[in-house]
Amino acid sequence: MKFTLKQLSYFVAAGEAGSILKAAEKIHVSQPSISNAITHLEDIFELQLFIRHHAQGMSLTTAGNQIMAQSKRLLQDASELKSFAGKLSDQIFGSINIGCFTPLAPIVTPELCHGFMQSFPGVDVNVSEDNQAELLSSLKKGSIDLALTYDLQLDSDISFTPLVELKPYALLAEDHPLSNKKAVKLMELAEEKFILLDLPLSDAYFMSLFSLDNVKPIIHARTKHIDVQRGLVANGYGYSLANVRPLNKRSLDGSGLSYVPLLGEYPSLTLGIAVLEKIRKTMAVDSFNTYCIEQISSNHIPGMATL
Amino acid sequence: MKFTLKQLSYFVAAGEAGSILKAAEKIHVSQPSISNAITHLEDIFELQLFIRHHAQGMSLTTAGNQIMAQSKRLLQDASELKSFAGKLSDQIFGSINIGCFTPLAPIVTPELCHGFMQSFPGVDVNVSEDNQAELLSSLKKGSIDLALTYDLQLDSDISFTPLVELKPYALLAEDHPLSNKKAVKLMELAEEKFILLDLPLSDAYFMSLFSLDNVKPIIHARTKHIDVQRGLVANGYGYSLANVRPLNKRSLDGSGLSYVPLLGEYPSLTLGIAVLEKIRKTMAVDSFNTYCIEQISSNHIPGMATL
DNA sequence: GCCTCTGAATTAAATTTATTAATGCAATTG
DNA sequence: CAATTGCATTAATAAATTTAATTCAGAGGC
Repeated sequence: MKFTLKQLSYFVAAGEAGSILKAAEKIHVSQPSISNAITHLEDIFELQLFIRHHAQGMSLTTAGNQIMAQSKRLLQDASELKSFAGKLSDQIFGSINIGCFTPLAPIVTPELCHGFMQSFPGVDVNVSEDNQAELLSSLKKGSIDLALTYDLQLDSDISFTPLVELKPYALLAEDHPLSNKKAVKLMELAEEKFILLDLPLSDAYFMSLFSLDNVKPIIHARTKHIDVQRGLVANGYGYSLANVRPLNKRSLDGSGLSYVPLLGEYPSLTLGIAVLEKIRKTMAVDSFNTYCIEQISSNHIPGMATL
Repeated sequence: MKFTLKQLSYFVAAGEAGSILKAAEKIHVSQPSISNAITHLEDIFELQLFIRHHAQGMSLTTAGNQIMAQSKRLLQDASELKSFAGKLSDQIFGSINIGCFTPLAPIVTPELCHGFMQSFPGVDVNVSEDNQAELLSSLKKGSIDLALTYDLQLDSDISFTPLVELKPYALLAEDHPLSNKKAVKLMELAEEKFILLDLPLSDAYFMSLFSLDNVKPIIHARTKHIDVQRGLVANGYGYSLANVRPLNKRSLDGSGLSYVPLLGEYPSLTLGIAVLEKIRKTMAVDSFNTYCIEQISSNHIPGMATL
C-alpha cells in the first residue's frame, strides 16, 4: 500500500486551506477527490491527520502537522527533480562524459576542458582516455556522450564531425642530421632504425605510409606509450612517425626533439568529434560539441605545435 | 504534465536492471508498463534517458544517470515519509503539544515534561500555558494534543481523566497568628482582608467556597498572577485561598508563606488530563498520557507540596 | 428550540489511467 | 538466413480517479 504525489498535494492543499472545500476551489478539483486522498493517507499512515469540525472545515492534528511538513518537502523535491530535468534539457548544465583517444588526450583535453568549464561553470566535464574500440563501445553504451578521436573504423551509427587534418611527420632527435630540413622523404630514413607506436590503429596506419613508398622500415622498437616513443627518439635510438604534435619538443627526460614534415602526399588522420547518431544530446553536450568546433581548427589546436 | 512515484520507480528498476524485461520480472509488472513509464518520463523531461540496444537491453545516457540518481533519492525520501508516518503511529516518537492551565504550569510541567523527555528521547514535548477556554479551544483546533487542567467547564466532546483532587487551603503569611494551626475555618478569617486570584474560573470557585459558609470576604486586592497573590499574602496584606501548592513556601521577594488546610468539607478541584474525545492519539501522546497517570497521584504530584 | 446553512462523507456513474496479452519489428546470433 | 532477443505498439480489460448528486451532523441565526 503506497501513496502518490497527487494525494500528498491534495492533503497539503487541504492542510493549508483548513478546509477541503476551499482547497478544492483553489486547486480546481472536486471536494470528494481531496476527501478521498486524505482518507487514503490516513489509512496507509495509520494516523489521524485532521480534526473535522462540523460546518467549519478541519484543522491539522499534531501528527498531521508533522506529516504535512514532510509532505511539502517531498513535493518540493519532486518539483526540483522536474526542474533539474528541464535544466538538463534546455540549459548548459549538469555532468557530461567526454572520451578522448589516448594519444590525443594529454595534448588537447587539458586546455579544451578547462576552457569549457571556465566558460560554463554549471557543467562538470569528466574526461576518460581510451583506444578507438573502447571509445566507440562507450559511446554506444552511453558511458561517454562524445569522443574526440580520429575518423578510423567508425561504425554506421556513429556520426563524425571532422575538425582538422593531422599530417604525419617525422619525429627526429634534435641533433639528427635531417632535423633542420624543411621536409624529409621516407626513403631518406629507410636505413635508420624505426620506433613504432604500437597502438591498435596507429600501427597499421604508420606501416601503410611506408608501403606507399615501398619502403621497408627497420623496426627497432615498439611501444604503446608516446612518451617512450619520444624518449627513444630523442636519445638517438632511431626515428619515428607521428601525427599529434605536442607543444613541448623535449622528451620526458629533457632531450630535444624535432618535427620534420614528410615530403610527398600521405594520408592524414582526421581529428574530429564522434557521437552516437541516434542520441538526443543534452544542452551541455551540445555546447561542448560546438565549443570543440570553435576551438579546434587548422589555425589552432589546443596544446598542439604547428609543423 | 507531471510524473508519478510509480513511474520513477519503474524507471529506476529499468536503469538498474539495464533492461526493461529484466526489470519487469524483478518488480512483477508487465514489460509495456515499464516501457510506458520511461517514455512518459522522457517526454515530460524532454530528455533521452536510455540508449536502446536492439536485442540487448538498454543503457542509461549521461542525462539518464543524473536523473536516476535524483529519482532514487526522491523515492528514498518518499519511503522515509511512509516510515516516518509509521513511527508516528506505532512508536513513541515525534513532536507532541501539551497545554497546561496557567496556574498549574510552573508547578507541574517542568518536572513532568523533563522526566518524560528523559525517558523517551525520541519525543519532542512542546508546552503552552493558557486559560481553560483557550485550552479547550486549542484541543478542538488540534493545536494541542492533551491538556493538564481542572475538570471545569468541559464540553461533551472532551474526555477527562481525573488524576488527583486538590483541596483548597488558606494561604497565610508565615508570621500570621493562624499559620501554625492544623486547620482553619473560613469564618476565622472573615474579618481579615482577602486577596482574590482573579482568573476566569478560579474567581467563581473561590467565591463559592465563602458562600458555603455564608461568609462575605473583604476583597482587598485582585490579581491574575499567583506570584502577586503570594507576594501580597507573604507581606501581610491579607490572606488568600489556593489549590496548587508550590514546593517553595516563599514568595518571589523571599517572604515566607504558610499553607493551612480548611476545616470543613469544601469542593476540591480535580486535576486531570483533558483530550479531545474523537481523536486518534499517536503513540507519543498516548505515552505522555500514561506517563502523567503514573507520575501524578494523591501520593505525589510533581513540584507540589503536601498540605 | 426550530430552521437554515455549512462543509465533510458517501454513493454511483463517467472518465481517465494503468495493466496486460498479443503482436510487430529491428538488430543480433549462430 | 532462420531463430532469438528485447523494446515498442496495439487493443482489450481492469483499476483508480474524478465528478455530480446526495446525505448527514453540527453550527448559527432568529
